[in-house]
Amino acid sequence: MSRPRDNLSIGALAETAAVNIETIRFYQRKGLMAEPARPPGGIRRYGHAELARVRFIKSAQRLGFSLNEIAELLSLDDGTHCRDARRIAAHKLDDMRGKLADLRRMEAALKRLVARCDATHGTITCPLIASFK
Amino acid sequence: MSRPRDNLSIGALAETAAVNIETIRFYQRKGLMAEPARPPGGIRRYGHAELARVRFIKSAQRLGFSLNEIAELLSLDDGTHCRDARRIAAHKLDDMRGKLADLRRMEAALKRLVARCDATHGTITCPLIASFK
DNA sequence: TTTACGGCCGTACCAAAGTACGGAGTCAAG
DNA sequence: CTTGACTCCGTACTTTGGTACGGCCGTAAA
Repeated sequence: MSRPRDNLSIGALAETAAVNIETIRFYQRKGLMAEPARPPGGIRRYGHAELARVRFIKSAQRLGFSLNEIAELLSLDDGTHCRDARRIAAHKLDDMRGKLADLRRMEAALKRLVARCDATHGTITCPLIASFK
Repeated sequence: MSRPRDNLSIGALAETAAVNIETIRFYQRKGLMAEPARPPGGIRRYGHAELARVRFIKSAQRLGFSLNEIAELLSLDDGTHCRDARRIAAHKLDDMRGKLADLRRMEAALKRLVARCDATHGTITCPLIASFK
């Protein structure tokens, strides 16, 4: 069942995932993704597992997780430490709810600011800046 | 109208604003806040303008602005660039909405994971990770 | 007045997350 | 069978947002 794009070089993988080649290597060095075995003296090939992994890392990063946290998140995926995984996941969930709350506040604040900027159009003090004072 | 806390040393300012002294100096070096003139050979004093400025920077950081973006926002505070400030804020708002959506998906996934860990006590594949594949 | 606490200043260092580079080796097309 | 594009690997450099350090000096309390 391997799809057409399942025999990628590192360059092709990087391009498909829209990251720099060096970023892939960096993630490998960091242990965030495995390096596929290389046929002796040959070139490594990457498939959609690796592509998914890179995309996962990038998604999680956008959500404000550090690479270390992402490593922890990935460690939940082994299926053999469900209790530990639950604990870590619950902790992350708390985290995430905090971040959600922050983001919602940020969104509301920004929305108000943008609206006020639209409304006041040419006053002396920008409400965006005044609002922090 | 100057309040009691209007004659702060840098240390007191830092403490009041709950940041490191070095952080204040760093912001000064970066041009994010002015250094009050020092009475020749003397010690600088800070008032609530400076306190407000530090708090502004910290607030804006929590809203996801980088120090460079904050500098840009501050440079627009002359009353004539409200439209530019609006543009920057609107852009951030977009950012933030994307993040909110992602985070909500992730929260849902984690909640399911925790529930399933509670329920199955066995080996499953992390739905959080699966959700990105 | 002495002494200690803190401010001033410059420089150096830190962690995170890459990015760049150079000298190999490999592989496919012409 | 050579050339050019790409991989591999190690090392070094970069940016962001700070922190730490050390020598000098001012100010305030004992």
